[in-house]
Amino acid sequence: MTDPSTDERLLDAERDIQARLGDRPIDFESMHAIANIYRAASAVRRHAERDVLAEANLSWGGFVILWVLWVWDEMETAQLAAECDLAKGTLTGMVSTLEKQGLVTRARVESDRRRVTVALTPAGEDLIEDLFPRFNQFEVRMSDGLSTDEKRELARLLRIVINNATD
Amino acid sequence: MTDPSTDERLLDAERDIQARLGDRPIDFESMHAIANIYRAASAVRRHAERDVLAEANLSWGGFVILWVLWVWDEMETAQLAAECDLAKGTLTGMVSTLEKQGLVTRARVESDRRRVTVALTPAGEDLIEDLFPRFNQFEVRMSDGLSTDEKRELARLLRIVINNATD
DNA sequence: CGCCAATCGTTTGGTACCGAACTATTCGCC
DNA sequence: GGCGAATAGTTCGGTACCAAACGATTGGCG
Repeated sequence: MTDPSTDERLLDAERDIQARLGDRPIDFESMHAIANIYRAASAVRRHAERDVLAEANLSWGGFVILWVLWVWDEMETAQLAAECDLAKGTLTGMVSTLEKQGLVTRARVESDRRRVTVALTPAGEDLIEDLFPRFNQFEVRMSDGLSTDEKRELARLLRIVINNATD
Repeated sequence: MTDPSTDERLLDAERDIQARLGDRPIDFESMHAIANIYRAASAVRRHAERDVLAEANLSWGGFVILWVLWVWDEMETAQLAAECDLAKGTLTGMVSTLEKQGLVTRARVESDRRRVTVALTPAGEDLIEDLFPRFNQFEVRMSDGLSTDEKRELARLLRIVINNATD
């Protein structure tokens, strides 16, 4: 995917595609931008789960949950799901596994017994406190070759896409 | 996630994190860049699967497989997996579902009977030919608000990350 | 009060996805 | 030529993830 010939192959492919579609115009800039987002995300995730998260037996999603709880303390399920960018049904399951691992606890809200809050256990706190700096170092490695300005620019451009995709 | 108060909350959180970690320095630019990649990718994927792909009963991954086969014609499994950025075991399953849907076919290579090639059926060809322009329009919507240069820049910055994550 | 609608979280059914173990075929070396 | 190592794909066990249906609780309006 990253060998020099790939670019040429891609350009050939672009010509083929355009030829095959004839009149209908294709926006290749949008195409490459969006495609690369997905490819980067899965590559980064796989790498993180193998390198940094595996020893803690954590998935990317599990790590994010711990991190959000660490930063914003105890949270209600719905809010936590939104912050972690997960469907609430998904969150239920993942919180259950984290609970089994002794990293978080659930508690019913007394004033409204439909609601449930999730919070880190001391073990969960220890883990994320140890893990987060190493995860951040991993993020630094992943963005190696980007200047600070470029990292900021990347984050900014992505925020625009996120807004477009969140309605 | 996108309301004006989020930025302030994030900055507060950054201060909290840094305070809690004391000496160990955290690179927030890398953090935001990498985090946004993942968030953008899942938002875009969800959106695509609901909007464009649902009617064709296709997952993101399934669409990518069809697209790659459309562009590069018949391919061997391993090469296809690499191009689609999927584990080969994953590909086996997804090709099987596409096969059930009548969109692709498998064929053993005569000269080396370990190998298998996958190719589009006419139905698969029709589908991708119809779907791809609409998918591209979706990609245009997702990158709305970005100039052509910014789209190119986004793709370029992401390629750097992809390289870092692919070793 | 009492019931109906709204609102939580959980359950369910299904796919996608991974890594590792497995199977079948081919290749290299004696 | 035959046998062990390499290689291609599939199978297996497990998690993550979603959307839709469900069950429990609460709040509002009569």
